[in-house]
Amino acid sequence: MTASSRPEHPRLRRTAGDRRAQLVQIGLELLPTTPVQELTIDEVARQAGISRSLLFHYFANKREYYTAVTRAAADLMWEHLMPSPGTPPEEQVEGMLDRYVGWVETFRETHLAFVRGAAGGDPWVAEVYQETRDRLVEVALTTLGLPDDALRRQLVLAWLAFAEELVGQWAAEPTMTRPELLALLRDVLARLTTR
Amino acid sequence: MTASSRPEHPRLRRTAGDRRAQLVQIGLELLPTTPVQELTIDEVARQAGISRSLLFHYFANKREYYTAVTRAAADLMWEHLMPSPGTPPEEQVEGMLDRYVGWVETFRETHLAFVRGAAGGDPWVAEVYQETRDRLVEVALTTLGLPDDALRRQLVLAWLAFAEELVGQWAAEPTMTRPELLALLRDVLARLTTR
DNA sequence: GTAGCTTGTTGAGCGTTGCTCAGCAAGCCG
DNA sequence: CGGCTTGCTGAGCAACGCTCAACAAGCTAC
Repeated sequence: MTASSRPEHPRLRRTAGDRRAQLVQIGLELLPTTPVQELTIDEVARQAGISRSLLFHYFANKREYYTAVTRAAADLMWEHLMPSPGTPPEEQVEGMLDRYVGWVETFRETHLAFVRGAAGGDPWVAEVYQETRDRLVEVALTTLGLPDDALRRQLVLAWLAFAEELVGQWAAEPTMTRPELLALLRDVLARLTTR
Repeated sequence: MTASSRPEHPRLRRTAGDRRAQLVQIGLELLPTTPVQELTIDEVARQAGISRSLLFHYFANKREYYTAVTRAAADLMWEHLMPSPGTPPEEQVEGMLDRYVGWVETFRETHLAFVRGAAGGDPWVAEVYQETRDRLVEVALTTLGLPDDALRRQLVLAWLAFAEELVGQWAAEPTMTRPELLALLRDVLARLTTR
């Protein structure tokens, strides 16, 4: 095949920022089909239309690459969850819960892949997700007007795990109405933090 | 080094069962230090004093090996949690909770590594753990005398995630007494399943 | 325009890891 | 001793992460 020896794209040169963003974007698109850590450099480079070597020009090693992808995924969710400025504090947790359920409903596969990748194996990836969870706990405690002690933090973290699991299951097989789900999550959180 | 060319153990021949058990055992011992999926065949074979090839005589591929290791870990926990026969039903959940906390207290690192490996990436490993969780949910529902419908199952599964996270955190930084922890877990489960 | 610089980009190649396969040899039977 | 079963090995391949020297695209300066 002589055609393959003459590349269709005649060598396109991008700025460093563009290329980095493109590579991370490709990683994000591959997330639902592949556990982060199993992304192969070959595959990513192929989809980007570049050589393997170039990826190592932007990321020192594979781990640095997929933690960047994980961080991008975490940031996407975080931005979606954050309340629009000006929302009164007592409505903020309510709204975030609602948006979280919506997020899982829309991106179930991707989100599950993200959570799994974050929970599993690699400490570097786990840390990225833990940061997001810590930030969520902090927002929850402050907007609920609760003191930020170790006990409450543990309870809210555990409640997060509860919510994640329940919403994930519910999205796959709705066993109650959406408002019921939201009310249940809110109730459990309230009971846990105000005992 | 001519010494290395003359092996100290002059070629020991084991039965198939022995060898399999030994290899799984080595995997179990490596669990706390290494995510299951990152166990290298080389390392395991080296510790067993055999060639890489032999491992593939017993396990078709790497995945089959580390799912076997994961299943062994799950079985160990399951056997530890199961109530001794003859225990009255109303005490069974109580006892299992107590033993679960004890299990995490004793094997915190290994157990966390196991849960993480099970949650993370590989679907085959995840399935092994999900089986254990499903069995736990079933035991919980039957001994509590509750109907086994989809809703309750989801709630108990989510509660398991809650308990896992809370106990894990608590073992690292005890924010309450052990009886308080047990009571809290029992309360949350009761409130969830009887609403 | 062309010389020269910066820097995005590549290809060849190395070490490790998962996996295969042909065949050796330990221990048992006749 | 010969032959059989089967635990076991070593050489070797393909895929992967990663390195390195060098090419070349596109800008600026004269």
